[in-house]
Amino acid sequence: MPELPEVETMVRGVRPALVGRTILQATLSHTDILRGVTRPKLLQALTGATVRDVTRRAKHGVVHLDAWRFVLQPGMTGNLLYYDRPLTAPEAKYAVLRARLEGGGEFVFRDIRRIGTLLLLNERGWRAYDAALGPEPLDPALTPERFRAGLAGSRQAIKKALMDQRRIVGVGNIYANEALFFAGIDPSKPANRVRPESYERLFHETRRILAAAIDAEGTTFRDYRTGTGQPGSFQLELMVYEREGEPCRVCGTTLAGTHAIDARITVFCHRCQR
DNA sequence: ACGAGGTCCTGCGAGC
DNA sequence: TGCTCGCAGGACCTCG
Repeated sequence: MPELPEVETMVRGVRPALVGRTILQATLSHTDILRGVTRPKLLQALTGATVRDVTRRAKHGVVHLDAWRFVLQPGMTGNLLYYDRPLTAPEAKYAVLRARLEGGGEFVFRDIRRIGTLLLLNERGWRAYDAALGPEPLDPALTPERFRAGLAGSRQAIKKALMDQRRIVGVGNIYANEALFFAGIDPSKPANRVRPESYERLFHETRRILAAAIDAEGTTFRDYRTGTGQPGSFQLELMVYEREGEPCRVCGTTLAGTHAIDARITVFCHRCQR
């Protein structure tokens, strides 16, 4: 469930080891994670290429090469990892993409369920891809007005709109549940009926939670690890996610759970969120 | 144009 | 113990 904080953490973890490095050889264990690119084309583009930068856009890692942007979408169980030593057998088992670096070390995309995807985009493809995504919630230039404008036009449940990457990027199920709790908004409320003052709260809470989760290096329940293989710790700070049936940390009311919104587990407090 | 719902994947836990 | 089944969900697709 890598969302913005997890992908940001993974990118920060691998960036120092990758920037300026040249890929000696790349291998791919499965082709079903490729989108719009074939195995030979991807491996040819990677081999001999020098990594100019590693960044994050939405929930995706972006490896900048001279001629290409190599986009890695972790999906559910995908990890961006760097190893400065040989991989153990368990580490190598789900390593879908492996890239050996000149001078030693290895960049790995590991993905148990392979819901993740890999894309190889040229500059034009990248621009189109980037343009289809909504604004970055942590962009200092993003205003509450623009945040609200992106969401309030929808009749969808506010939680679903918040997770729609065309409206605002980076928020998935965990942080949508958490942000709506702190903003005091019923997740099932249609986005076009959420009050302006509630949007103001949601804007600030979404940013605050994402930033706090980055500080904690993400939320680890099972598969997610940082770029250096360590678990995150934000699961210790969660107010509602994975806490259905437990007491609300604010008012003590038993937290409710439902699958009614987008077939995703939604956990909320009847009393704190209206 | 928009929204609802299906699909991809495999490990894991519940239940028998 | 060993099996089946449902579930986890981000991105993308089709259908209405």
